[in-house]
Amino acid sequence: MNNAEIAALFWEISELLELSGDNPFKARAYRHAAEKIESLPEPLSTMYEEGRLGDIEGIGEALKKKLEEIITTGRLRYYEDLNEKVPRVLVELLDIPGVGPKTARALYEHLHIGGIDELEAAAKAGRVRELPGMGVKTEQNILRGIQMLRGRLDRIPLGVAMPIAQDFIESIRRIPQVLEVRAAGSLRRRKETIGDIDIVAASGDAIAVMDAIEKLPRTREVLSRGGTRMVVMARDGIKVDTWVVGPSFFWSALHHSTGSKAHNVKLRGMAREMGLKINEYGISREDGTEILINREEDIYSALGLDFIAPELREDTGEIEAAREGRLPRLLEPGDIRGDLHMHSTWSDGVTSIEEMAEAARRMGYSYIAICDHSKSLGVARGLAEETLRRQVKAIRELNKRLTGMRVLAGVEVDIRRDGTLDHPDELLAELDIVVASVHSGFRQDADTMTARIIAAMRNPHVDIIGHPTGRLLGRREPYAVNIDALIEAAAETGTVLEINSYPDRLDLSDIHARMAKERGVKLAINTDAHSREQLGYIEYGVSVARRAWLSRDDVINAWEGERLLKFLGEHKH
DNA sequence: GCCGTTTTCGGCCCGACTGTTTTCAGTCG
Repeated sequence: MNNAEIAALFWEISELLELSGDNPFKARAYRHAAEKIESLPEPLSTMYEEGRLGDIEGIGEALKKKLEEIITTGRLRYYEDLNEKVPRVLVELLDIPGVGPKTARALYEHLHIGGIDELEAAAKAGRVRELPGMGVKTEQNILRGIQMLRGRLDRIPLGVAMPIAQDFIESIRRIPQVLEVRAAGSLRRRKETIGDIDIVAASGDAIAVMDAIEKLPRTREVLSRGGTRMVVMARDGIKVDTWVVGPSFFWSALHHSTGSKAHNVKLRGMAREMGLKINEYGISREDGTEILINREEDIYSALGLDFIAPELREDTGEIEAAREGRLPRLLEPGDIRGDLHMHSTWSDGVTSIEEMAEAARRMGYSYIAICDHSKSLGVARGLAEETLRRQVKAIRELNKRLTGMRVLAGVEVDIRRDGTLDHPDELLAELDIVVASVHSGFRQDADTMTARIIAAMRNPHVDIIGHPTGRLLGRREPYAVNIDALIEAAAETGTVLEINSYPDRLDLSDIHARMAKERGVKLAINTDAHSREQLGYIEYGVSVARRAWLSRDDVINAWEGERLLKFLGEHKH
């Protein structure tokens, strides 16, 4: 089992424990451990081999033993026993929004439900309202919850959610009573996928603001509404959770609502040890007096911490780093000097090289690389060798006419199934930059795929591996590949790994990019743009980089042109 | 089940909203 699978197992154990009415803190311990494991920057099996399982926060003696059992035998007796004790249907019922362990158990015990369909029938027959503590409203709520579960969207890629959220926020900004409004939640943390859109607004008149939100064209249905919080379903099928607070509470509310939950929990634990109490309205001392919060920074400084950027707030070491003053100076969008992977009308792009160069110049870049596909990729009109030679010539000519912009002649060369490249070495040697990517044979086993990509890295002309895991968010799993071995090989050969900024790729992911940085591997944040507009995708790649703790020095296209060219000339060893 | 410059036992973030209750339990984030 890999880390994600083990995390899912622990998550399920925590649900089973909640359902069985065991000590709730035990369930929480499993959930906490699951979250830690999910964001671990290296495989548990490696940590086990090196005897470092106990170093993970939230893993004590008992969980360490269980991890050892999973890693050595591939199964866990404790889970199997627990799973037999708790009826399967209870776990199923937990998926219904609004149904927790208590409700699930009550429904099961009184109605002898065998599944969600049977619960729906019982609710429609008016049998749920007869249970103790439940009424007609609860019954309706359960029916609505079942509908929501059936129509539920998976988490949405950041690049899809962002424009919808911005539109919603702009609409709220135009409500006259609104003084300030911002995105919060996972959107503000720039997670690769978003569950719902969180917004915080400041206003002295929450009722007026909420009335206006109810009437927005994008609002389909109000799910709940109180004095400070309102949840609506937008027409796009995305839930929008808006907090409306008085202006003096804005920064505290924004911070609270930005999360992550794990980050907040740890901050509150720290505050408690210092005799302080944090909630969404501010920080108070034991004697009840309030600490004034005029900016988000004030919250951190009250706790003796450097300011932590939203992208880092996942409780993966950022709080400790902030305490010790060793947070990285994160990459800024304005640090990007160029884009090293884009296509043109020569292959499957829709914008000419010259127009791409002009668009890039307007973005403040000083260089770009044209990396069209190679001949094997027929569907993308990959370039034959002779055509690529002509393209190189055309680019050299173009550069003579350009000022303040350098176009690098490159290629996105296919890594064939056997690890050889789609163009001969002598042609690659003529290019300024070579990106090598996998576009076929996705089903190869992990050993084959890993060896295939590493073979490409060993080619002295290959500068960058493009979209190294091949995943498409919500559509295609990454290829089976040993990412650990890839990073090791990248470090050894001096090969750069790409952070592909295409909204449904974001590949490498934040976690893997952070792993790469920790081993000294350099990264390139590229858009893979097929049109001039798509050059704007760079913001998503920068978000991944920030979540991966990257600084300017880690990202080769944040370097001045001269440093980049020198690097490209000599980085392979 | 975890964890400890207050503790190896006794804590474990904190509040909003809903619904069914007459003061609170359950769920959610």
